[in-house]
Amino acid sequence: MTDADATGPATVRSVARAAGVSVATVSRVMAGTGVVSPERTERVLAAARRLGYTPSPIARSLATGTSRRVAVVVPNLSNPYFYDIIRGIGRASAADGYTMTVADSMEDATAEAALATDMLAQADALVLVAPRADRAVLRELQRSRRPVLMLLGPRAEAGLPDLGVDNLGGMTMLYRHLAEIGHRRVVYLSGPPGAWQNRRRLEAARRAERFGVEVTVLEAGGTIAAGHDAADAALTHGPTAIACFNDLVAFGVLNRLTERGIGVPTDVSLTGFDDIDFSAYSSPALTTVRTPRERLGSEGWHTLRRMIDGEAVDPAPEELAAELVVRDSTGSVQASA
Amino acid sequence: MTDADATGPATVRSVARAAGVSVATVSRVMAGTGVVSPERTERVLAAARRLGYTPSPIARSLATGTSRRVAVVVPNLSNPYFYDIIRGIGRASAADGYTMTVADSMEDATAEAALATDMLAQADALVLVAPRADRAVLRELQRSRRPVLMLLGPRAEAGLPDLGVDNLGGMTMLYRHLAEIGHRRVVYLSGPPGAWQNRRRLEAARRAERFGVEVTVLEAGGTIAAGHDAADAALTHGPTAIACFNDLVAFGVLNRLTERGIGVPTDVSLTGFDDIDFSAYSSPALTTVRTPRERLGSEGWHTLRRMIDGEAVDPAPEELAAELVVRDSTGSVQASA
DNA sequence: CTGTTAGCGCGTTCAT
DNA sequence: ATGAACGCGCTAACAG
Repeated sequence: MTDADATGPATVRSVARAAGVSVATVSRVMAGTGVVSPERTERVLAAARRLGYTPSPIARSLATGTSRRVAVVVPNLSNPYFYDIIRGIGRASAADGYTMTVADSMEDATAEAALATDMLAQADALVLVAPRADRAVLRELQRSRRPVLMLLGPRAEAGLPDLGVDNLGGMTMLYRHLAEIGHRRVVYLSGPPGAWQNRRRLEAARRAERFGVEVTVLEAGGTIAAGHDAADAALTHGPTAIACFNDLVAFGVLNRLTERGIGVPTDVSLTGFDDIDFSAYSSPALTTVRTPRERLGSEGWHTLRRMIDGEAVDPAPEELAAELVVRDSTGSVQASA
Repeated sequence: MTDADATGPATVRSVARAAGVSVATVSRVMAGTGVVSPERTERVLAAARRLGYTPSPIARSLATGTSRRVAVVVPNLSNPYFYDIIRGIGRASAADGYTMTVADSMEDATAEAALATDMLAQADALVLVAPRADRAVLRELQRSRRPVLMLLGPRAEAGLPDLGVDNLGGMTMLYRHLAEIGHRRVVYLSGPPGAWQNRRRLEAARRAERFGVEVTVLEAGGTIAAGHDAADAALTHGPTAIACFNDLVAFGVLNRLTERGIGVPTDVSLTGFDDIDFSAYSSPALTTVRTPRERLGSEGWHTLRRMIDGEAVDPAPEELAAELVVRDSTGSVQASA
């Protein structure tokens, strides 16, 4: 129907010709920059509509040197934890008129570094979620002219701004809670060794001694299957409570416990970390720590946005507070005696 | 340290000058196109490395008219179901040297249409996952010069190639299974009315009569909370089994049933749909239908890739087979009498 | 095999 | 307020 098809996609030029104005005028109207008389503005708009014209974002990027795009690199798109963060970034940035590009490094530090560099070349800024790369690589990224932000990063000396959650405080709340209801011997099932998150959560185990709880650390992992497989070993130490790296692991443990006919919390108490959706609906509902995942993404975007706008941002790591959520998987230790 | 900083980012030009060759040679070396003598190739590579040069993907896109980027629009980044699909697309396309851009329409059909058009302008192709837009919009998209593919689309007359899963067959397998173990009265908790998926799964309810099972349909939704809230109403109809739109809903029901002291499968059997990770680990483990989510993404990419390469693709809807997974949440009806 | 040159589609001075 | 002309960084003919 339209006469656009004949000459291929419409461009500033074709619109200018159709509207009887110069390309500069078309550019000004479409970009909303400069001042154009109402009458000509209308003519341009009409021609654009008629030709089905949309300015090419690519050409625009080349001309302006900016793409209004954020790149995000995550270690693993399978993890619900990460995509809550991604959603936070996506929505907050979309509200500012930015588009988000996501890439998955598949837990490979080398691939991560390559992706990061690559994506950064096509975007105005980069968010590295839970980076696996070592500090040298991170420092290299820092030397880029483009803003780079870490979320859940190593929390130290990388030079890049880093926003995380208070793993130490959150985990400590959990131990304190257990101590208060009489637990003295707990087993902590730790997460994947590569994860920075894991370090801080482990630290809390040492501090738990202050509350009089003795924590035995066992390696597990970060998945349901890992929890399931680690449960028997945990029981070997005769704990009154099992604390897990995250909710997924806790569900794996719960499953194994149920298989063996061990009651939660009557025989042993159980805690998770993250408060994923499911945790309120398991039987028993899981005591855990809520972590502001989507907010991590949105706040991260906002500081990144400030960096894009040229503001100086303090690279000191920041941490969002975690919140204890007590449900039914933890009970006082007397009841189990 | 390097001498790149003084003149800003390196370009073909600066590298050409540093290597003592022409820009064309640099371009050929960097893009791996054309033939350049080994000696000069080395000189260019050395200069590029020294200046920290990386070709600008944006300029390259403008020059070639192709970006090697796929755009993906999903209704809701919160849904694990969609994430698996996205991961499938991401990995398959990455293997072909493409990057993926993801946008979230937040279940808004209008936003979806706008996003789709917008993203398509910045990519070589578009994947619409579970589109909410009506057929007119979809048909409009079809008129684009760029390849567009639907995943889990309306499965008819949209003109766009559409790849989905066999919802009807999968759901039917579930009813047949229930019939075989003696169930005659089942309640089906249906999903969100807007989802195309829901329609086909509903259809199966009518066909279930062939197996002698009478299905009462109740509206629920697609979340754990929806299942939890619909459970009481379902029980009202005195079913021996409750079939759910998806696994999430089933878990919500399971939770409510447990609260009320109703045994699964002793008092009532329960089925889900999707086979999400968790389903193997609930107590009891959930009988469900496995749907090849990641494969949906990867296969989708492969046909899209063929379209990008100019091959003609049959727009007839295709469906990937679903697979029945019998676990512990369904039992023979005699046992419950 | 190599270099020169003309765009890709747009923003942006600089005149007018 | 408007238009002409140049440049963003790169690729793709076309000569040589």
